[in-house]
Amino acid sequence: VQPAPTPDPPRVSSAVSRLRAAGERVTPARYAVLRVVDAADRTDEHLTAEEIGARVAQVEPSVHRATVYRNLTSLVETGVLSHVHLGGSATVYHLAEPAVEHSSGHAHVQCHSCGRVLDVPPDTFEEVAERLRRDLGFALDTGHAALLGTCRDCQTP
Amino acid sequence: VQPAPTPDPPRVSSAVSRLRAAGERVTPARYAVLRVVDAADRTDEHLTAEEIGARVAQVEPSVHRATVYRNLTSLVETGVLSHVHLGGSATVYHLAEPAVEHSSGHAHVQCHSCGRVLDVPPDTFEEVAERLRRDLGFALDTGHAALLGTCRDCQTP
DNA sequence: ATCGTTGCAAAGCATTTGCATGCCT
DNA sequence: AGGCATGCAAATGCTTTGCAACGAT
Repeated sequence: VQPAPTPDPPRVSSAVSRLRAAGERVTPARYAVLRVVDAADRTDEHLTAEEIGARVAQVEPSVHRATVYRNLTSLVETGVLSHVHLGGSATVYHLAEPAVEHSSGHAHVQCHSCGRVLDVPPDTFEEVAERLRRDLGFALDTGHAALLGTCRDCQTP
Repeated sequence: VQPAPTPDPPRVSSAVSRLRAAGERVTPARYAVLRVVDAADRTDEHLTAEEIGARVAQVEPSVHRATVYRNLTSLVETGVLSHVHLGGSATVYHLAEPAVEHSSGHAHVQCHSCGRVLDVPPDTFEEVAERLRRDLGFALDTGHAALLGTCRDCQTP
């Protein structure tokens, strides 16, 4: 009997298509990275490079850590993935949203106490972005780094 | 002849006083760290731990790198220094402003292209902070992490 | 005199790189 | 077939830690 081939989630096949369109090769390692990141995205998890490496190892044990690092870098360059720098110095990865292109789908804030990352609507930082552009000529990339603070659950009542 | 003893800048003596008041010892290593950070503050430089270590080594060569790291940590805990997480994963240090206490004197944004750090007025993020508090119950710490973007000089016209 | 601090050296950890081999296109 | 991607292993760079000696109060 053949194992029923599970079809790729739409976001994964979209990512694969864009990879091919960019003239990049689709290898087992890259494919595994995309599936892992997609799965995490759909549970609102934000995975670091090493976490992605660990999960890739479960799905595709032959893939070396170094390859995961190299692929995360190249996939971000190609625009298939995007990454967010968290305050605590960790970097986490997302599937890039094709529609919004590179210009930050949504922003993030991180709880300094429990480490949780909260997604916030893209327009949240609009007023700040406008002010920085006007006052400093600074073009804010709202999705590229997360601000720190304390989430509701971690505030002592 | 005696070398003229240069008096401490006010912010350094203030920091030393607060250190003593907190029951912490004032050692040559700590004193050197405070002077280095103060000097950088006054030229709007934002130094990382290793940069501070390098400058401390010039002033007080006997001070070991590990000691600088330990002191940066303890001085932040005591509230004499504050640190800001930059998007690129580096952490930079400031003399904490006694008046504003721990609640973020000013905010920062960093240019993703040239790395420069721009100080922005404390009230810049007020509207965002208010919105996050209202919508998510999230208490934003505006001074603790920097957002990324592109500064005026790095935008291709 | 006490106990926090320090220097030293070694460990730790995440990430990167050189090189020969392998595999996607 | 050709050239990018990979595995491997070693190197790198920053930061931390155990421990005995030191020194600020």
